[in-house]
Amino acid sequence: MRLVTWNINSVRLRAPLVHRLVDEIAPDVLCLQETKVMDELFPHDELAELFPHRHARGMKAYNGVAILSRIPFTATGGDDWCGRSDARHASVTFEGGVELHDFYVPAGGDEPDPEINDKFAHKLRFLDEMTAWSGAQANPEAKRILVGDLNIAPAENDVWSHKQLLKIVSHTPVEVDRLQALQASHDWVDAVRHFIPDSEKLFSWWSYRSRDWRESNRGRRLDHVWVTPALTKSLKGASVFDDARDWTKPSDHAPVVVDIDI
DNA sequence: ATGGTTGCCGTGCAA
Repeated sequence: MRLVTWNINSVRLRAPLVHRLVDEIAPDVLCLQETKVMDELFPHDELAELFPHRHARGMKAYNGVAILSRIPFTATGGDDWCGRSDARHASVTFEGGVELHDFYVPAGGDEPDPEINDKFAHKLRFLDEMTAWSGAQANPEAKRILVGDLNIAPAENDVWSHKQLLKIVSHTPVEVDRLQALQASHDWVDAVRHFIPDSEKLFSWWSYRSRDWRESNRGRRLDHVWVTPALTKSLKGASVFDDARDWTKPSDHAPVVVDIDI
C-alpha cells in the first residue's frame, strides 16, 4: 500500500492536482487535510475515478479531512475533539483490521502562551485528548496508522533553524512535549524517520511568504505518518514528495509518502 | 522588528 498524507489547502481548488499526484506517484490511499469544504460540496465526481472509496468529514471554509482510497474499507468514522464539531479527524478500517486515522491538529495561532491565546490553548487541549484516546486503546497487537498535519515539527532537524523557532508556534518545547507524550501513548513509530535519519533536515511545509521556497528552504516538518509497533516490519519506504510544492498554484504543504506491506 | 502570501468568503480571518 502506498499511503500519502497531504494538507491540500482546499480540495475543490486543487482537485486537478490530485490527478497529477496520481499520475506521478500513484497513491493507493490519500489522506487529505484542510479540504475546506462541507460534505455536500465535496468534489466526489472529480475524484471518483481515481479513488472509488472516499470518506470525507468537512465543514464550510475551514479545516476538513478526507480519506480517498483504491482499497475498500469496511468501516468509517471520526471523532469530535475539544467539544467542537470542526472536522479534524476521519478514520477508516481496512479488511484485515488495519485502522487508519487522519488528523488535522489546530495550528495554534501566533502567540505560544495558552493564557493569552485561546487557539494555542485549544491546540494543547486537542493533543491531550488525542493522547488519552490513543493510550486508552494501546495494545501491542493492534495495527493502526495515524497520519496528518499535526502542526508540530518536533525535532531539531524538522525545522530550518531550531534556535530561531524555539518560540515559534509549531516548534515550542511545550508542544513538542505534548507530541512526544502522544507518540509514547501507543509506542507510535515515526514511519518517515524510520527511513530518513534524524541527522538529516526534512521538511513538509514551506510558507507561501517566501520569494523562492527552495532557495531559502525555511521549512518545517508538520506532516506525519505514524504506525503502531505491530506494523513496523511492514514499512517499506518513506519520502516527502516536494516536487508538488513547485506545481502551479501549489499547496504550501508537500505530500508525505509511506509504502507499507498490508 | 517587520512583512511577506494564500483561500474562502465577502472585503476579515485563519493559516
